[in-house]
Amino acid sequence: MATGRTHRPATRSRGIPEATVARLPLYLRALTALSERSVPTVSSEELAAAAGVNSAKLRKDFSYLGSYGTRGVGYDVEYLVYQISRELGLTQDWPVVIVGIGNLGAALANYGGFASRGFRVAALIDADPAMAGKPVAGIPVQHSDDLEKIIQDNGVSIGVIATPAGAAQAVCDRLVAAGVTSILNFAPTVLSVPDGVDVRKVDLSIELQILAFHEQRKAGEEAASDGGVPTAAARGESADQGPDGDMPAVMPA
Amino acid sequence: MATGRTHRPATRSRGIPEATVARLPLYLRALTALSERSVPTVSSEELAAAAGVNSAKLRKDFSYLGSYGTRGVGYDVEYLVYQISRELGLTQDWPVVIVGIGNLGAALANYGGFASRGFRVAALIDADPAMAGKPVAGIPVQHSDDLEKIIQDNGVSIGVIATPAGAAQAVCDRLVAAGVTSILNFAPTVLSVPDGVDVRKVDLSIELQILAFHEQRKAGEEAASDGGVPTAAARGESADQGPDGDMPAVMPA
DNA sequence: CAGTGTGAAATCTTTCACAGCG
DNA sequence: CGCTGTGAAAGATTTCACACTG
Repeated sequence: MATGRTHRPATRSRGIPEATVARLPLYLRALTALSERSVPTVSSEELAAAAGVNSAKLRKDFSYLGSYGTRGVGYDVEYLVYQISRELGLTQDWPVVIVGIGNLGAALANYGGFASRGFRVAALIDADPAMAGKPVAGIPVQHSDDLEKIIQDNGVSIGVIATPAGAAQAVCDRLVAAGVTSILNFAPTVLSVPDGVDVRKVDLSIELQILAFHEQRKAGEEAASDGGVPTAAARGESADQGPDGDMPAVMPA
Repeated sequence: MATGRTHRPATRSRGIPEATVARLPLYLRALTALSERSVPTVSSEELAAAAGVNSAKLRKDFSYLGSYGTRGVGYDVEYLVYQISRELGLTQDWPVVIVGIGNLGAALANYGGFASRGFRVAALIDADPAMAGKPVAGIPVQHSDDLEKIIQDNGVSIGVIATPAGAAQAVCDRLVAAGVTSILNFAPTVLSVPDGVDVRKVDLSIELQILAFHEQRKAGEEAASDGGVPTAAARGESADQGPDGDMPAVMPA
């Protein structure tokens, strides 16, 4: 399993680098906040600070989208919100199904960040018959027997898998067979999918392990430096946020 | 806000590239599965397939750790599990606190992937007095008034924030003041922290937006290419998985 | 003259391809 | 002989620094 291919030819979708695409949602969130405060324009410096990146990177990112700023002034907030939304495809409606309605699935169903973007939770699906009919976040849970029909009736192309690891691949196969071409996977498994299907993975324990690695490193350096003071701020590591260190890892077709 | 600094000195902790560190947990998971099936050795090709990466990358990654393989044979599973665990700092116990026990916090508390690695949920903290004392995943929820004491009594250095966005920065500040130096943030906000503190972010809506971008692109290309054959393999790309890039994403109640 | 847009340089990451070891 | 380990090439991303414009 695992896709057979050897590597990926740098799927730079249009001309926009993956790294840039991964940051657009970040900018969009910061811009939305500014928009709500009725701020009319921002400079690259200000917006970069709000998004947690540096300004050179931000300007470079925007340069892939076009020239949407005004020299000497900055960017028009509303205009930029629109341009980025369009670029990300958020001006259209994306019906999404969530499969696996445990604590995590319920948390996802309740997450407000969907509707506010172009996402709509079209259905919640679970394999437990006892869940069927129960409303979660105001949406009745449906049984997985009807998965294919639900996907087709709602024209769903994005699926979220929040099942236990053991069920993930089977659910994935059914979603793909039913027409889903993008999957967000929360199960701790490597999913195998045909070409043309995108998978992104979110893995809680992996994130913690990466933190542990750096944490361990800090402890070591501390000891190495001076005597005690386990106070933080020991070494100048700084903190970047966001998709930093590692990188994206998924790809399109 | 947003951390003041301009960027981050490429925290290549020892000699291990960030991109490699981000993949070690992936290898570890695959190796653990092999170990459970009592498989004694694996080749880079097999392990790479199981982890969803290509073998050249895997070999290069391992080369940063040392020469743990045997030419002509492969890698000893148990030995590699140990080496990677040690490198990631998982041979020691990491007490973790989760702040914000909504659906997401509960999902995290119940997540089995923690205990199996070196993580131990030392405490669950919530601001709602009504939650206090209630057991979640067998652990009684404590009120946030006692946050500092809990951190100190348990020697916690890693904190997980699963609160609503509005509360995240305040919680973060208290965690840091109490001695936490690594934070996993599920709230959709850019946290501002002093140097020396690591923050990793997981944001569900960002992941979906990235998928939407590629999904939109697919729709366009399909129409553009030829008439039919929506069979995969259209464009030659494949699906890589893993922490890719940036990462992550989820949200709170 | 403040602040964008962008070539060019510096870095980091991935991939190739093969020498060499068990 | 098979498979690891790794220089070197190729590619992607980030950062610099400054010309240029509103």
